Amino acid sequence: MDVSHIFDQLNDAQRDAVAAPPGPMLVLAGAGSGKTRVLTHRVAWLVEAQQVSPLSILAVTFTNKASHEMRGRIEGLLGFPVNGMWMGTFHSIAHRFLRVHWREAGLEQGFQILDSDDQLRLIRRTLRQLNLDEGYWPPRQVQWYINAHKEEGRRPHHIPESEDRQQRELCRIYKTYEELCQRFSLVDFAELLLRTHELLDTNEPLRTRYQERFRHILVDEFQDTNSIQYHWLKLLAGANRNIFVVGDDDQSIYGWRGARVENILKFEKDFEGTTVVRLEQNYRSTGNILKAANAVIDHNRGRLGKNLWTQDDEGEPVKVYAAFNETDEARFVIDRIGRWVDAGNARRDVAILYRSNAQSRVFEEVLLDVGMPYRVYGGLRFFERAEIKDALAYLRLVSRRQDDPSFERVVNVPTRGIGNKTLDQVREYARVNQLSMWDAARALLHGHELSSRAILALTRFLELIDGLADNCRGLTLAEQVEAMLKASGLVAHHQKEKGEKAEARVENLEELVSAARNFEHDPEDGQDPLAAFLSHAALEAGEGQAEQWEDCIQLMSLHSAKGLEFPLVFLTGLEEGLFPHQRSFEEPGRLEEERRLCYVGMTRAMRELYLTYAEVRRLHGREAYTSPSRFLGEVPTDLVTEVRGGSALTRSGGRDFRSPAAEDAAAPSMRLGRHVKHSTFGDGVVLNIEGRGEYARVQVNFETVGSKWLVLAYANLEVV
DNA sequence: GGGTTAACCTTTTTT
DNA sequence: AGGTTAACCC
Repeated sequence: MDVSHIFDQLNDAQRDAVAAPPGPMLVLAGAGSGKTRVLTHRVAWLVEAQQVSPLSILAVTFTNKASHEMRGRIEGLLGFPVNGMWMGTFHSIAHRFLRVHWREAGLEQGFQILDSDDQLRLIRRTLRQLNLDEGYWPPRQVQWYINAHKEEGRRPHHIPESEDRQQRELCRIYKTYEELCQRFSLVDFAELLLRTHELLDTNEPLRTRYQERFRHILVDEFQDTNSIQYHWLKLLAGANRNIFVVGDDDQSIYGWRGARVENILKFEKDFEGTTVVRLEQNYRSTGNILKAANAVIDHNRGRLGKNLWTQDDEGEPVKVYAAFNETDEARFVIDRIGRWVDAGNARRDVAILYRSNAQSRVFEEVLLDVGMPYRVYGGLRFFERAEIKDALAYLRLVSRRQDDPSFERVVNVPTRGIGNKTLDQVREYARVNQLSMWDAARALLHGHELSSRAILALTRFLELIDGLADNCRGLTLAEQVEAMLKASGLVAHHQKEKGEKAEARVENLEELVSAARNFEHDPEDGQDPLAAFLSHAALEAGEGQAEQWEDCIQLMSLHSAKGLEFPLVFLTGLEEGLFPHQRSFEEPGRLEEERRLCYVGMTRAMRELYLTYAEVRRLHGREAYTSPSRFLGEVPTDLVTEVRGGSALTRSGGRDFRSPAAEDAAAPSMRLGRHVKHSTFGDGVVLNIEGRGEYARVQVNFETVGSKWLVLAYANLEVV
């Protein structure tokens, strides 16, 4: 068979990787070096040239987006769909596995997935049950504790008995949380992985079966695997050792959620005779951008070492802009985008990147102001919205009455006269008799503990759910969702509210019906359509906004930008404390991760890269002075041009980025936003600085007399 | 029991 | 600042 089309567009190193003989294979692929290409071509090569059945291939990615893209590209290469291939995120594959083997895994058939928000709620409930104070045991920290242990493969009984009372107590919370999960048949994200691993580890026939089935395993973004995922891969790769992993230690940015870069080093030891291929030719960025990014990442110790090069021209220098504040930063960025678009370029080719999602707001405001279409990735996802989760909780309850968290969530939403007093009694009855809330409520209807009003209200709720379950038989998924929205009164509830937000909620609920209608359910996967839809909602939270084909500016966090590329990139908010983030200062390891994040951001740019920072930034409601990020200082000055306002000035010499720009422009003691005192005008805030030396003037907004321009040399301002 | 206001807490990144 | 939960009044 002619397989030349698989090799046509590859360079030598890529070709070596794609056509490597069976056995363990580690591809160290720098940013923009054709990582996904190697992976997809490898699959195509296995299937076409080696006659490997897609059924015996397992391909793992980290994000749903990457998985969809990979499938599309493989099918494009092969020219036919690869339905039988197991391909998806670690979590979705684990879920698929547990669905088939729910019995062996000790689960109920209809088990549901907890997303982080659900998990947090359940932890709160656990704390309540143990009579622990949330103030003393912050639920988020408990959540972190539990997930960290699960990601390392530790159950409560694996945790060594500690001298520390607090540690012992945390372990007890973990244990109780697990019991609740088991009782309600709920599985959190980390549990999906851990259960799968334990099942493969202890059940030898099953392990052998899957080892024989998955003759070839391919892993994308290998630097992001955590302990449990790595062990899982080792188990599956088993004796045949056909495991092909692709990764880049410089792009490891998920250490905070348990990813272990060391897995790259361990891989070579654990799989003896590993072939290592390095992909160092970058096909994405200009010479200057690449040199700048290389220079930054070079400040990290503990790298495997790799230097990207390109045949591309030097291109434009990297541009740096020092903004007065975050609004000025946004205006500058959008002004530059305006010029870019005026020059005939597409808006979709521009990305605004930031460290944390909260930073998108200012950009959104300015974009709305100038009427430029944009799209924000990340942030609140569709299936994470409160009203959607309410609706899903109804559906979960219809599908499984024993789901206590869902029961609690919607029993009184919209309000139907089932208050805390009634619920406390139900909870107590459930606890004493080891029943679910549902069964406890039903039992209490026939007792004398509840008031007649409560009994009436509860009866109506139970009948509502039972009635829905009855009526849903034979209906399509979308019809079921519609029936639920109507009967529960959720839509009516939000329609009664006023304000834009309420309207958006109603629209979202309507959108849920469309989502159900468009949901493609594979009849072979063994779940009923409703259950499949619910897992889909938990596993794939959906994009923040509906897919838009309009040509618009892309806004996203640095983390979600990984794997993407854009001709024009703005990397914003380069300030100490913001990026690198405050919480990375404590450990050097965290700081290096921030630097890798910076590297990821810079290497997204193909033709032009802007780095911006603000001298004053409003954060958490406080105005704060900032100093430029250390990462700015790590870019060699000859690659950079500093831009001010409208005109670009070439930087002369290496200015120290740690000293704010306004200081050398005017008097050393004056800075924008600084509070000052004048002998006659009183207290005020510096709005603007102009000129230098004895001609320096400042604009001050005084509390009593408003804004005035003053010549600094005569004004005798006192810094407060 | 329901609705409003006040205090409070959090606020990195994502499956 | 923003959103959420707890206290408080109707």
